[in-house]
Amino acid sequence: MGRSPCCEKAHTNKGAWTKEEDDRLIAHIRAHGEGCWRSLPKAAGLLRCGKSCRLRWINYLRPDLKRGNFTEEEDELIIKLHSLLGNKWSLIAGRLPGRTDNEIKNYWNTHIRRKLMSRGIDPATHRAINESNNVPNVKTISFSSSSVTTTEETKLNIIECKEEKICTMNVKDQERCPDLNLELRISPPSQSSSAGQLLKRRSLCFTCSLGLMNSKDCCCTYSFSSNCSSSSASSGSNSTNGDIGGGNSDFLGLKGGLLEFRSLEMK
DNA sequence: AAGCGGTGCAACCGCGACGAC
DNA sequence: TGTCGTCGCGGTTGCACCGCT
Repeated sequence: MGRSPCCEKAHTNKGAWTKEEDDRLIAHIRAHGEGCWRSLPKAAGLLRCGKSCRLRWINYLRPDLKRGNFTEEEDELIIKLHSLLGNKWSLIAGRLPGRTDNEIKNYWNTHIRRKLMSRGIDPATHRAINESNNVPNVKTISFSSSSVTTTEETKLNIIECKEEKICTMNVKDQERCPDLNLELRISPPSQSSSAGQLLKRRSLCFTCSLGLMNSKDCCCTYSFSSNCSSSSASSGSNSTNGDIGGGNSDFLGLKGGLLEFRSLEMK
């Protein structure tokens, strides 16, 4: 079954928006509010598709947008949220007032990835690059807590079945850090990690997994004095937010408690 | 001054989710 | 319950800008 195009492409403009188009869009939304994106272009007298209008409004024209450079605090917050949520840019954006998912996505790809790499952290896994390399052929799925939604559980089950691989959930991890970064590792039994590697991963607290080794917020049992002190660990002194829910801070507004995933859905 | 490569960002595209019928 | 239309998300692309040679 084919999908009908979202708009009549033959009669729509593409590319950069002109000032006049912006003005028309702003005026229309001020008068009628957001929504009905499909019919908006015609109503506003714009030769654009609804999607294009929505994107332009959300990413550029919205009055509550905060333009300008990201602060150091925003940087760290994005990193933490990404380690928790992955590429869920809209959820991350929901925690950064005035920032859009597109903006954060771009910023991640252009700045933060490089920043983490320079710290010796794999931006995809938030683990030390050396450690990531030592665990071949392992799929890591992170989810936030036992309060993970049914949908998320379903997804995990589907993945489990599709991969036809053994899933193991480390219950001890859940007990130690009930609120974050619990991992479902999927790997062939023959490639299960060595005891030493397993110990290292088990003992990696959230703060350290962000590359903030030796931070005051570190609560892991594994010492980084030998392995990680060389990977710009001193940057951990910049950490102000602490670990999620496990420390004294109120990261994500979840003081000391379980992370309620739904609470992140701001939209 | 021109050419070139790297970077940043706005915009597009395809697909999944969801609601209406 | 299934189909269809719309919306929203995440990945990708294209282009302008900038610095270097």
